[in-house]
Amino acid sequence: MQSSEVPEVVVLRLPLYIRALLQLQREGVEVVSSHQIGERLHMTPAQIRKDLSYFGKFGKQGRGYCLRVLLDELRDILGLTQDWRACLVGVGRLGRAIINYTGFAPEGFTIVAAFDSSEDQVGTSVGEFKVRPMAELADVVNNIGVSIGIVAVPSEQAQTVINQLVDNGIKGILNYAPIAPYVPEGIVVRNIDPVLSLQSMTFYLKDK
Amino acid sequence: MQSSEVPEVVVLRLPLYIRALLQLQREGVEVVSSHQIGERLHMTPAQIRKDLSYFGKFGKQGRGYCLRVLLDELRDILGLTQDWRACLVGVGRLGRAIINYTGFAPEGFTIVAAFDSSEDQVGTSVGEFKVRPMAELADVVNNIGVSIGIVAVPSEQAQTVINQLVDNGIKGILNYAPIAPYVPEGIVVRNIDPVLSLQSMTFYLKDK
DNA sequence: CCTTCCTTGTTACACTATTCACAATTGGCG
DNA sequence: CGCCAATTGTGAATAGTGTAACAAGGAAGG
Repeated sequence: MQSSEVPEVVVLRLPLYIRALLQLQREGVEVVSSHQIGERLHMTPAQIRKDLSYFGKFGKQGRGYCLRVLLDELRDILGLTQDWRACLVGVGRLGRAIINYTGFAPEGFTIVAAFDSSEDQVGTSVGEFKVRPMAELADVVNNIGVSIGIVAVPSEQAQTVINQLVDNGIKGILNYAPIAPYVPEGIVVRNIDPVLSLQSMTFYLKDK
Repeated sequence: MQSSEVPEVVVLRLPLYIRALLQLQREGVEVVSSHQIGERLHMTPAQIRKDLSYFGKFGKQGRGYCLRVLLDELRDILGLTQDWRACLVGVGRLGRAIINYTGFAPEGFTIVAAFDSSEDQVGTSVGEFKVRPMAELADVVNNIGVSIGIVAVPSEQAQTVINQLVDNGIKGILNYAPIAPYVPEGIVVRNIDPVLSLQSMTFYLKDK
């Protein structure tokens, strides 16, 4: 269970396994094989077993995995047994869409505050939130206990905002701005960037 | 320039190089070294040179790359010298946000039609679009020439929608639904899934 | 023109990741 | 109770990626 010993690619795949298991659970499956999981995710059974083997032995030979147990183990490994609080920075069009996005809450991620660096936005209401000035970031992080920052500001401001978040104790950044952010060791960044996805897609589409 | 010979990881990085070059261009740089690019993207110069070497020789020893030339080459390699038309399927909250997203157009990606499989949505207006029924997909693909489908429907419908898109000649899928889609050989899929990103992030945040 | 300093393109190497293959078990069934 | 079919966990083999190092070439300045 030591982060440093488990390859990051493996960690990136664990949430997929959870997804597949939830799907199978809804279908009434109780015992599941690596083959079944692999089918759902279009991966080889060997890879799934190998990935799981980094964390322990969860299955029974000849039988497979007890779905319920494996699911709980995976959630535990990923730290998904607790709820995670996040704050949003940037309440423009994208930020508003993120606040209204209903996909986070069911998975245990809650947005608890919204910030913006522009004077015009501060004080306005977005959803159930009153938009706060960046100056209140420290308060919120310390009093409410927020560990994740969601960045939805224009690219020119993104690095500055990320620095502020990190300086105030935020440990994880979900970045929607089209930049390659710099963060100090120990801070985790995930970038969401559909344009990048499209730009690499066209390489394969072009001469057809 | 053969897709099959170039590793996908390399293709995935090319758009990052374009980004960095654009940034440097705005700062007035005309000649650029792999070291400079690497600095922006937090990558080693060696990796950048190696990646570029899959496609040709674009630099001058002792000097670096002519920014303008390299940028054009990269755009050409990725097929970004043409405009790409996409259609959106699913005009719920997420779909509406995608339609209003201003980040696609400047990069040459245009949404030209919006579809929805639910009767209630068809015929309503979203932005400048009249929402169409799925039945009109073939028409639009053939007449307007759309090669990319953006999927923003609930996860239960996503695979069905993707099948329909593929059957009607769509070659690339930008999928926002939280599933692992199946597509036939030759179809390119990119998934956008912030929840997955968060779920793998917490592995590193948990015991702190 | 020569020297010095850069920087590329590339080859060789080290490291990482995936797949394969199989021994060890397990459950079910006759 | 013993056999058969299934499936895990894993060590070894293969494939893929990233890094380092350097020869070759160019620019700049005296």
